[in-house]
Amino acid sequence: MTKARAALTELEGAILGVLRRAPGLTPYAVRKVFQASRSMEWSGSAGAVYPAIARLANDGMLRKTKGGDKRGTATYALNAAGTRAHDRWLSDVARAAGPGMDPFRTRAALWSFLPAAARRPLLRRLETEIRRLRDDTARALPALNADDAATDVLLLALLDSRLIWLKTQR
Amino acid sequence: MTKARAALTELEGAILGVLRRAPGLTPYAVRKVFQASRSMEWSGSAGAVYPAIARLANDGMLRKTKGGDKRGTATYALNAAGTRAHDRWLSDVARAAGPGMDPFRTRAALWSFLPAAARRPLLRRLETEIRRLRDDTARALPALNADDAATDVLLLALLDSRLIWLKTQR
DNA sequence: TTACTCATGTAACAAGTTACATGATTTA
DNA sequence: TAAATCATGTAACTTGTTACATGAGTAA
Repeated sequence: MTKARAALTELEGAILGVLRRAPGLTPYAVRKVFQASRSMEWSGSAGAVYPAIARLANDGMLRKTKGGDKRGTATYALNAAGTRAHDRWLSDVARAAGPGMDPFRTRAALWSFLPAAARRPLLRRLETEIRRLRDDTARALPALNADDAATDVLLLALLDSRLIWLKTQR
Repeated sequence: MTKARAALTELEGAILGVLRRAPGLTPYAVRKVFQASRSMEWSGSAGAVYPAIARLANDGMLRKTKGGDKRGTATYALNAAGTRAHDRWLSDVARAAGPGMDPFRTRAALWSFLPAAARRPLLRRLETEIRRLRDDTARALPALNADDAATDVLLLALLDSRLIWLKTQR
């Protein structure tokens, strides 16, 4: 416990973030948050979340509380060390400012290789799909508190920039 | 060779993209492209690029041409099967429209947990760093051809949306 | 009781990372 | 020739994925 620890991965930081906003969630509930999220690329797969939480607990960042039922369901919350580690992760300017991984951006420069007969309908389907995501996001936005909104505002801006770019390609 | 192949990973698709635009690069040159790229999260590490190119060649998507020098330097280019696979990767609407992984977006909703004394200078440093990236990108833009520009235009829009969001946080 | 969902976890695999080993080529 | 850089590759490790196994709780 509390061994020297390199740095939190993005997923670990995100998990701590979920637990920081909603202390006392079970791992299963954390998975649900990831699965419900529109803006996270992670699938919230069991094989990622359970080991990550076990790791964080083992490294002394999470307090584990056993539930009383037969299932032995445990809930987790950040302790002081976990909060410090998460603050450090939040304050990593170099990583926070990084470009990230955008599958649309990765492909954008390459669609010109497709023959026009394939490219044009593809760009139309992309526009349809992205507008759908955009409208879903925009519809959910008014119901959110300021913090939840931050993520979605940024996602909305990303989707809008894709739509604008697609317009220039016609 | 040419075994049943699930789907290209993002890195494999990006590597094929590099080789499609510049056929006949060596793996080392492909790595340089990744390392020089402002918009890719990948490090272009040897342990990722060499195995990926070997995999793609082995699956019959790349033509390998041995150079004449002592080093045995080989160059690679897409063949017909590689082009087909890459076209399929480019046409994957569900993946292309996905939100991707944005370290800024992941953290944005969580910075409110930091005490104001830490949050305010952090947001300032973030703004400085992102503006630097933004200006570097904008400066490089005029020299690029339309295809290279696509990636950078989208990156620029992303960085601008972060700056706009940061302004709302003051 | 049967079937569905809740919930935890592991196993096999995939694909990235850093660090290292090795040798060729170029430049001071 | 000595040092730096070019270039290829592998090994050990990390951490994600899907698929499966297992069993508890709930509703028909």
